[in-house]
Amino acid sequence: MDRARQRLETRRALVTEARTLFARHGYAAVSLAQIVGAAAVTKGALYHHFESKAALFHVVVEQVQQEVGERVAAAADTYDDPWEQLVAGCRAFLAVSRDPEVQRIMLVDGPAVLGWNEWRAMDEASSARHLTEALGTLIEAGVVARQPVEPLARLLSGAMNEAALWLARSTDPDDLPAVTEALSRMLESLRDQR
Amino acid sequence: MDRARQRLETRRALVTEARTLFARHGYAAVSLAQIVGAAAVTKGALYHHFESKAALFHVVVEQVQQEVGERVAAAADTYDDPWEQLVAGCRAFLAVSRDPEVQRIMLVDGPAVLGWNEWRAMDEASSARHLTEALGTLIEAGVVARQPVEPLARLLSGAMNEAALWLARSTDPDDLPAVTEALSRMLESLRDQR
DNA sequence: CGAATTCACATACCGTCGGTATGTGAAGCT
DNA sequence: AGCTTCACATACCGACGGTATGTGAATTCG
Repeated sequence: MDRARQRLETRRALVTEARTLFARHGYAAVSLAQIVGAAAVTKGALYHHFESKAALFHVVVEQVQQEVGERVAAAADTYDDPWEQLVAGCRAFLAVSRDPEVQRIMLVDGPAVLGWNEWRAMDEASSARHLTEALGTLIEAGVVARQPVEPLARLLSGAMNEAALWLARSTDPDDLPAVTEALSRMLESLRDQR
Repeated sequence: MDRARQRLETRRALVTEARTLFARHGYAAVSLAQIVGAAAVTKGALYHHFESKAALFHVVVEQVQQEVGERVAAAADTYDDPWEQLVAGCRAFLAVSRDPEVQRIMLVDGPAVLGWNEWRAMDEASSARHLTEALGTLIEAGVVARQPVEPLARLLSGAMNEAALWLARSTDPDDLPAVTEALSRMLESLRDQR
């Protein structure tokens, strides 16, 4: 059997199984023994591919964030108007982030395990970047009042992260439209009323 | 020496030292040996007062959140007008939450260690409750457009949490006024424009 | 006022965890 | 064919969270 192929296959199995377990039980509650057991390899294999448990988790977070970023971008790209792209992107983020798997890994354990600085850098590299860019475009076009982009993007990003966590726990089916409505109101208020 | 008094003193020392260490190094990086060493007691004492490491952390989080809640309420209470109370409370929260000690314990490790549900309940019991109440009052008074309070409070709470984390890392001194400005704009847009 | 009891810890120990050092056998190269 | 590489497997370690038991001073009771 081809060696390079086998290597990739082992690595893929480790990341996939780790992702499932981390999502289900949380980072701290998952042992390396469980992960290598699920991936049908040994701890030696894991440490041949990753230098620590946190490094493996880092790769998992990267994968989740990239997927979220892609789905947000895809939703935005179905529109041509920059404003509609922003709204669609925000709603897509809210929808994707309701997935409990995404939540635990990306929003809860991510910052605590990797440190907020590192987590933030990864967030910026994936989904948050789209938000910043979209807002910048809208400000340039005069649709949104001229103001520093970074703080605004941070506020909105935090609002949506929290909203997603809250939504996933909510039992009332009316909560989703209610949040969407509140978010839309918030976005709408950004439009320059000159 | 009085026994009850000694008991309280030991417990207080454990909570205080644990808080300092958790804030400085994060929950996972602090061992019970370090905590009991700093408090000048033994592990037996710790487990006589708390049933687990997480239970001790829970008490620490409770303490931090209560302090934050009190300071937010105090800032709001310097005003009579409900709207000004809201704005003052939000700004106070932003100021208090910039403290790295508050951040790591309350915003980063809290949800990951205790679980988001439990963390959320504690948050609601302390500072978030004030936000919800203030918004409710304003809606009742017709200052803010009539809408479900919960989603709105969640969005604002998340926005401020994230902003505080971002601010604490920022090096640019202009970032604080920039965020305050963006937040004010966001709050202002809530006012009913009928 | 002394014996009995309670209680606030201290001591000693355990299983499990993340991490490491070393062994091994098949695949690739010469 | 034989040497080398490399992708793991095996065996082991110190440290950690947690527990079971011991102990001595403070309190209670007859």
